[in-house]
Order: sequence, then structure tokens, then C-alpha cells
Amino acid sequence: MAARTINDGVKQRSKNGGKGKGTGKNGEAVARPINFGPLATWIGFNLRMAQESAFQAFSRRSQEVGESPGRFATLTLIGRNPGISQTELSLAAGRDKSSLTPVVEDLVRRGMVERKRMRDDRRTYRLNLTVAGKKTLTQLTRCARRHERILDGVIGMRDRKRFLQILKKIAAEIE
Amino acid sequence: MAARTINDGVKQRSKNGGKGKGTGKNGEAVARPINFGPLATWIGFNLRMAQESAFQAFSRRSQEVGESPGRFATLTLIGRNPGISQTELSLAAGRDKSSLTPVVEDLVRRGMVERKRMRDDRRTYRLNLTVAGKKTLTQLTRCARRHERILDGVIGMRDRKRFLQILKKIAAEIE
DNA sequence: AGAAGTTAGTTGGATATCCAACTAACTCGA
DNA sequence: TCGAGTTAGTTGGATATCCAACTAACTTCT
Repeated sequence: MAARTINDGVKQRSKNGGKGKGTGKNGEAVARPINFGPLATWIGFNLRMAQESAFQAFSRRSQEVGESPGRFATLTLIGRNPGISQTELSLAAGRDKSSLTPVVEDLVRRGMVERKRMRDDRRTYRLNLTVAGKKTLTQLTRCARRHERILDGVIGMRDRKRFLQILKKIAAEIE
Repeated sequence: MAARTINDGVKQRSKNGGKGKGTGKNGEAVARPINFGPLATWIGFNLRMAQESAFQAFSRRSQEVGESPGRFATLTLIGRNPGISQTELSLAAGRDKSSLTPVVEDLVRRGMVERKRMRDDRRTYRLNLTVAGKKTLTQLTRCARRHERILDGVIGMRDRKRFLQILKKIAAEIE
């Protein structure tokens, strides 16, 4: 993940928050209204916008612990599935296995993850968390919980379950 | 966008679709169950998975027209907001303005978009669709409609409106 | 047992995107 | 009117991710 400074993603993009041409009566910038056309009601576009927003927020949060958001899912999956292989991991995390090569390398280098060749199949690695990895995961999990709480607040507990179900359905059934 | 072949993203990742160790009685591969731990119920993770899934599907679809998915939002926004500037465009599309430099360049080069300096502010560009751009946009819009119809099918019309509202709320209210 | 096929992980080439820093151009205040 | 501050767009440096092709290791079929 990018070595982002405190000034991060959304902030940069919204620095100029919707400010286009023109100025309001107080001298404050005023947004020129943008016509989104069909984008306004299309799921695909809004899904992307929501995801990016949430991701940036979590990115900021995980930096507070000095980690990147990408590491989080990886550490969780290794922690919950000791001895998992890189390919299994990539499938679970929804990434290409080649994307995991540098990620795992980094985690091993920093002493978070332990990587052993399997006895009976020497192509495959077994991944496990080290003590340091478990500690980091605990911190990251706390971050994630805070993040989730905020998301829950936005979604509202009344709709949360259904919303989650639909997300899973999309991930599972589209193509 | 990547010059993807017909064999695309999700396909690649799911080629081995959940196949871990072990083999079922028919000789078919059987997934080793993965423990997702808290990821299973976290919005952030599932939002990412759903978005990626939908994005890949649309990516494939837009290749049928020889375009990349990223171009679609851009063309739509220019088409709906003639004379829009690159910065306004970047804000609307939720990307950094620097990301748009190569995109707009490409669209201009391929004759989809026309780019003129403004008279009264020579820093700013005005972007407009050319005839060719409008034609391409029409094709892309058809693609997108097909894609949306599939998403609608997965979500179900009963929940669609609420689901969309929540996505917008997340994009707007998170950070 | 040996050849052909498959699988785990890595490498290479490419794109998309970000942020910071830059240039040119505009605006505003004294 | 000139200098400081702001804004539009580009450039540079970095990361994340993809797909294709590769190597090494396993499996299967004859």
C-alpha cells in the first residue's frame, strides 16, 4: 500500500469539495450542480463510490496503527485458518495469487507471518501468524471495529442485515 | 485500462473456484471451508468483494464494445455536462484530477472528446463530446443497462431503492 | 516408469490510481 | 499595480492489482 501521509485520498479530492465556478454571497465557493444522468441511479457507479469512500476511511484508520488496509484481510484470514496456502488465501481474499506474493513477502520480512514448505507437497507454503502478527492483528481488528461501527451508524441497524446479504449475493452471483 | 483478453479477472481467480485440498467422490475438487472470522459480517470487506465482482463483470461487458469501464463514467459526465472542466469531472467521478490527465488525453486522441481552453480563464479546459464520442457513449450506455439489469436481478426490485440510498449515504457521509 | 497434464508460487509487463510538487494563470488586497 | 495566495492541469514517484508466462513439483494415464 502507498506510503500515504496523514493527508489522504478523499481529503485531497474533497479539499476543493464540490467547488466549481462561481461564488456564493458569503464569498464561499458554491458547487456548480453536476448532472449525473443515469449514473445517479445505477448500482455499479454508486457501489464504486461507496466502496472507495469506505476504503479510504479505513485506510486512514489503519495507518494510525502503522498498517495498510490490505494487510488486514490477509492477517485475519491467516489467523483464522492456520496453515492456509497462498492460493487459498488469494481465493478467499478475492485477489489474484500473484498479488499476494509481495504482500506475504512483506509480512514475512516484518516478522508477522511464518511460512513453511509443506512436507507432502513441496510446492505449497503453509502460512501462520507469529506472535507479533497476532498482536498486530489485534490492533488492526480494533481499528476495523471502530470503522465498522461508523459504517453501521450510516447504514442503520434496521437495514444492516439485509444490506450485507445483498452485498454477498452480488459478490457470489455476478459472473 | 488493461488490455484484457477475453479471459478476465474473476474468471482467472475463480478458475480454481474455491478448490483447495481434497477431492470429492466424483473426483471433483472440493473446497476446504475457509473461516472468514469477523470478515464475514463486516460491511467493509463485503463491500469490496461486491464492488470488485460487479466491476469485473462490467469490465468484460464494456470490452465487447472495445472500451474500458473507466471511460464510461467519464463520457457520461462529459455528455451530461457540456463544457465541464477536468477538475469538476474528477470531483464528480470521485478520482484525483491527476488520474484524469491520461484518460482525457486518450479520449481526445481517439476523437471522442474535444478540449478547448476557456476564453476568460486560460488555465481551464472545457470538455465536450464529439459525434464519435456520443456514438460510443450510446453503445456503452446500452452495455451498462444490460449490466444494471443483471444487478437488479440479483438485488431484487423490492430492495433496490433502499440499497441505492444506503450506497449514496456511505459515499456521502463517510469522512 | 515415463510422458503429459495440472497445480503452487513467482516473475514480467501493463494499467489505474494516489499524493506531492510543479507551472502557468488568475484574484485580491494594500 | 505588484506581490501573495489560490486554482487548473501536468508530471513524477509510488503502490496495488491484473493477466500471461514461467519453473518446480505433484498426479495420472498408459
